[in-house]
Order: sequence, then C-alpha cells, then structure tokens
Amino acid sequence: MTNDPGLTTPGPRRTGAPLITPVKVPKPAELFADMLREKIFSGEFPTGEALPPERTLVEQSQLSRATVREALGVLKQQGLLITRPGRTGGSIVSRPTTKDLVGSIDLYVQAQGWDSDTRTLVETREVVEPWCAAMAAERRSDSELDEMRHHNSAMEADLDHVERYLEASSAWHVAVATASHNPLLSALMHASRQAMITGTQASRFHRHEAREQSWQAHLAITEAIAAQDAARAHELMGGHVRPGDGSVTDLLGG
Amino acid sequence: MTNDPGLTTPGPRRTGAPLITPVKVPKPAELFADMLREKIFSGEFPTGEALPPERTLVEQSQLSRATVREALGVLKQQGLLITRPGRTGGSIVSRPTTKDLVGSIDLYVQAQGWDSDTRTLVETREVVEPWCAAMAAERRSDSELDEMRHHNSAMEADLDHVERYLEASSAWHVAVATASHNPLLSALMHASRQAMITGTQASRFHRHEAREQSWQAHLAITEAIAAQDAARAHELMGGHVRPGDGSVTDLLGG
DNA sequence: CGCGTCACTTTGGTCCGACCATAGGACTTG
DNA sequence: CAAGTCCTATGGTCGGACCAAAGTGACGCG
Repeated sequence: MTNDPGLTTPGPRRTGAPLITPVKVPKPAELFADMLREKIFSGEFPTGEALPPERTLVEQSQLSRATVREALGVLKQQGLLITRPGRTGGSIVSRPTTKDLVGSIDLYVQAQGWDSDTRTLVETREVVEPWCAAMAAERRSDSELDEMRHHNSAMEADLDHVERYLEASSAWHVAVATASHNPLLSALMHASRQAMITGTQASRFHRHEAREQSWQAHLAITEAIAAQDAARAHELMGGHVRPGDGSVTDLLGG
Repeated sequence: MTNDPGLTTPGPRRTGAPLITPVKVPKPAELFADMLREKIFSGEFPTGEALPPERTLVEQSQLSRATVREALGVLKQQGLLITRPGRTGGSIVSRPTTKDLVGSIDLYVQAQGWDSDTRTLVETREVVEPWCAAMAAERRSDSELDEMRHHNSAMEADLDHVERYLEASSAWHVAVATASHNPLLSALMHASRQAMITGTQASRFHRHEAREQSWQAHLAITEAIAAQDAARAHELMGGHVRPGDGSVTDLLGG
C-alpha cells in the first residue's frame, strides 16, 4: 500500500550511488514559523500590529489550526509575539526583550549544573562588569545616576538586613549595567548574576564588616561614574568584583 | 449570568477597597511545562533518558494531548528535550547547547535592528575577545592549538579568496573562544560575530593588504596562545579587534 | 537453516470539529 | 442618557481520528 508499485518494479535499488546527502524533510510547523518570522523581520508585519486571527491563518496557509498554533507558539517563545485573548485580542508582533535574553542565558547556565560552572560565572563578571562601569561613566544619564545613588542609600540603610542588602546591591549592579547602554553586555551581566543567586541559596552567611566594605566600594564606583571618569570606574569595579579569597558569597554581596 | 446575583444586589460595588493585586491565572500548559522542567532539573528525569510517551503523560496529568504537547513544545524550544518519532522514539531529556544560546543571542540582536546596534556588537567583541584569548592561552589543549594553526594555514591559503578567507578567520576566532573553556563568553563572542555576519552581507569589499595584515595578527596571537602567554594574547587581541577607522568590515575580517 | 519480506505495534506528528473563557461592542431598557 | 444585558470575535482547551516513522517478530521461500 505504502509502496510505489509503478514502473520497473521490482527492479533492484541503485545502491552505492555517488553519495546522497541526507534529505532534509522540514516539518510544516517549522516552515510556517520561519515564514512568519521572515515577514516580521522584513517589516511586512510591523511591530505593534496584530497578525491575522488564527482561523484566518489556517485558511490562508491551508494548514490545520494545531499546526498554525504550534508555529505561533514558537514565535511566542522567541519573544516575537505576545498573544491576548478576548475580542480585540490576537497575536501582536513584538521584539524579544532583555528579560527574554536573560532568561535564555539563565536557563543555559542553570542547566549546565552549578558545580562545574561557578568559575565560568565569576570569570564572566570579572570581564564584563568593569567595562560596564566604564561605559556607564561615559554614557549615564542623570536619572540613571540618581537610581544608582538611590540604591546606594538603600544599601546603607540595610547594612544590618542581609537579604535586603543583597537585593539593593543587585539592583545597583543592574542599574550600572543598564547605564552602560550596551544591552548585550548588560544582559550577560544580569544573567550571570541571576544564575549565581539562584545557584547558591543567596548566602545568608555574610559578615557585617564585609557588607560595609562592599558598600563603600559601591559608593566609590558610583562617584566615579558621576564624575564620568571611565578609567577609574573600570579600575574600581575590577578590584571590587575580583574576589580576594575566591568565595562566591563575597562576589554575590559585592 | 456572569454576575453574582445573591445578597444585597444591586448594591454598589465597594470600590477603593484596600487594593487587590491582579490575580495570576496560570495556564495549564505553562503549569505542566514548569512541572516537567522542575522534574528534569531535580534529576527525576535524568539527562539522556526518555520521558513517558505523550499518551501516558495525558492520562497521568488529566490534560488533553494538545496541552501536553504544547508543554513539551516549550521545553523542546528551550533545548531541554529532543523528540524522535518512531517506535523507540519519544522525548529524550537533554541540555541546551551552546548553539541554542547563540541562537537566542543572535535572534535578540537581529530583532533589535542592525542599524542601532552595530556599536553594541563591536563593543562587545572588544571587551570579550581579548579575555577569551588570555584564557585560551592559559587553558588551551594541544589539539585546540592545532585547530587554530590549521585555520591559520587556511587563511594564508585563501588570501585571495575573500569569502573563504572570512570563513577561515571566523573559524579561527571560534576556535580561540572555545579554547577559553568559558562557554558563556564563548557563546557571546560567537553570537556577536554571527550577528555581524548576518547583519552585513559579509562585506565583499576588502583589500588584499588588509587580509594579509589581519592574517599576520591572527598568527601572532596563535603563537602567544601556543606559548601560553596570557598577557600578550590579551594585548594582541585587543589591538587586533579594535578597529582603526571603526569600519565594520575590518572587524569582520579580523 | 538462513534470510529477506511483510504485517504489526508503538511512538510522535497532523488534522478535524467542537466547546470554553475572555473581552470588547452593540443592543435593550428603565 | 446611563446601566445592564446579550452578541460576537478571538485565543485556549479538549477529544478523537488518522498519518508517518521505526523497531519487532512471524512468516515463507530458497
């Protein structure tokens, strides 16, 4: 039944032919997803606009609704679509956010297993953060500077409250990364920090003096950024982020 | 119908109440995907093992097959599952590969629009590549060194063939990044390079002398890595990657 | 006995039709 | 005219059916 009983059957199959490359059989859902993504990137479906309803796409593409929905699901996962139910709902064309990228990096790091990758995370921060600080010094807006100072104040106020201190510290680092106006490095720094936090259980063991010391460091870096002194911001952040004894908690608090 | 016609209707609704947080309504597919992801991370479904068949998951989860498949599709997108049809097929538990991560970063960069982000990409490489070179100098294996030298030879052989030269150059950079044994920085470098290539149309306009000069630079860096001289590898890569005139094509060829 | 062939079984992939939940808009009604 | 009610378009879920891929084993022929 599933055979092809025409022509010269049962002639022998011509084997040993000149090397056949494995034929790629694309699945309908993937094809349709690629097609939609292409139309999105080409501007045929502008950002912010809504795609046609699923049922319309079904009759246009001659595919089943399940397949269409699978393709839409892929794009939704990639951050290219956001869908809302209801009458005026639909699939609105969007762009992947920094949060999406952070999520991908975090998932990747998390899935590799913390034990083997703590060095990777530490190293990455050592490389990236000083440069984020330097760029922030050159490009910060006044409001971004205000936000850093706000978090500095929060850290000072919470010197005795470990969790809230770490939270404020994290917010400060994120603010610095954001002020660098380099979304790639910012996302990478954000993600490696996030991965370290979820990896360790946020390190309750932390001495007060360590927090005070790290708070002073944050303050100094903020001032360098305020003065738009990129070289000094870079140098200070390098010394701040590089752990003296290699302990993870120092780096987290810092 | 959708009202609640009991009690003191039609009494006025108590507005201005103590502030109700928007109730989060989790969709079944998301819940199930989170549940499976949790079981994967916890080791309950070890890497390499197969999940139960979809139909079994359906009766265990009391959900429809469509919902189960949507959840599986999410995990598949995230690189946590790979599925194969056929009798011994199924959903095999996996880990997101570096390629997955590169894909995410590439998509992100691509979606932001090339025009506004070329500076971001250039900067990122300026920051990341020198450190990759330094780490590679410290950690390279002999086989990794061999691969770099192999690509060096290919570059020399293809000095007159722009496309193949760029290809070999790209392979060399990837080899260096891989030898750094830092998957995060490696993926970031790989992705930013990939994004630049797909962004520009691979720059046919390239002078022979420029290629010769860049080839010499590659060779010198390879030798520094061979000598395990991290500081020199870092310095050379920094000078190599930083464009003299800011042109993108120089950076691509480099 | 050996080996190819074919049916069978298990699995993911696709399709269809129906219904549910949501959220605007049009309509009715006091 | 205002407030409530019904309608409708849309995404989300469901159940069942069939198709396609791929291993297993029985069968039959030489």
